[in-house]
Amino acid sequence: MADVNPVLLDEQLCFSIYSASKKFNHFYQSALAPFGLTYPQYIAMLVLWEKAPLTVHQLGDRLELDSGTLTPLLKRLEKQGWVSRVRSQTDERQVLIHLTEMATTKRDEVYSRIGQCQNLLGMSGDEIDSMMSELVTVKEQLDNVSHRRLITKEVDKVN
Amino acid sequence: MADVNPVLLDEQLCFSIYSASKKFNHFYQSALAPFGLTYPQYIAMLVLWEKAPLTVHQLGDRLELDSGTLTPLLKRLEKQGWVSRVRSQTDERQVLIHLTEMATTKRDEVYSRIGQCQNLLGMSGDEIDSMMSELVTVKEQLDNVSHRRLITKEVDKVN
DNA sequence: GGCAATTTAATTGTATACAATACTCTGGAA
DNA sequence: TTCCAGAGTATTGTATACAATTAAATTGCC
Repeated sequence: MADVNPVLLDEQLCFSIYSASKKFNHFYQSALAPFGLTYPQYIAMLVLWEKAPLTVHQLGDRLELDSGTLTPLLKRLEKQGWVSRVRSQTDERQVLIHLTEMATTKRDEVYSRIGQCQNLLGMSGDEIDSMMSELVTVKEQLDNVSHRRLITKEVDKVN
Repeated sequence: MADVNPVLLDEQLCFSIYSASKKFNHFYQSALAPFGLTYPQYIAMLVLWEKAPLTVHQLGDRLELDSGTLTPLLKRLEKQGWVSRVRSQTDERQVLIHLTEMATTKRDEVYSRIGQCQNLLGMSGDEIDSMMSELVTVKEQLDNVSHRRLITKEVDKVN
């Protein structure tokens, strides 16, 4: 136990990101209150507005969520009238998520609302771009480490 | 509906942060597998290792979590032997969270493990500092907007 | 053509998050 | 002293997340 340094919460990038993520979550939940959408429901709708219909799997690829999360989320979106879930005719394993007429109609209202609320944040495009590119780097590192399974293998090997 | 611009998932800072937060979560969950700690349990332990005992409220202030989340989380930490939950003698409304002997003993092991795993990420201190200071700015903006309740008031006023 | 391996969703079980509510305790005002 | 507003924690209900398993459909390979 020679190389031990204290780990302080306030110095942890992970906590900054975790905390920011929760704040964004609340921000959009409030912003979208008129539409009754949660943040995860909202990002699902964003993807569908870009390109519907999509299978659960395709949607999950974009959102980095699996069917364990998406199935109940999509059932709630269906109950609230945003999407319909239809078994594919050509491959009955798949479920296609279609937009309803209501979702198509309300798309621009949501886009507009989001645009207005984001303006309140007063962040320039450059600030946002710079931050996002740094986040890409971090995420790539995290993916690399997980993918190479370094965490459980290489660290243990050292000990 | 004049000012409508499409909202694309890949251009959303919120999604970059949301996604990074989930990846960090997995990273630490793997890193801490030998100790059986989840990420939220780990950050709770970090705070307690800095300064225990703390009341549920004090811990919640640091972690930005309320008793609805912390009470069950702390019960699980207690069941696994990391903390003890003790009603304060001087104010019976409060519950003090103490470290167990096991937690004190294992602290440096966890610190060391975290240090090693973080090294695998290959991020310089400067990179981390720069990112964290940008995140502070974003979080302040989000706090301001929520606090001033701009989302539901000022935007609606415009319409 | 038949069947094992794979793919796709759904389900189950555990652990966060958080709003809203309930409950108990404390300190102060009448 | 009694009463009550407020503080601190727990509980309830809803909605994510995700690992692991299940079940059904499809594909590949012989």
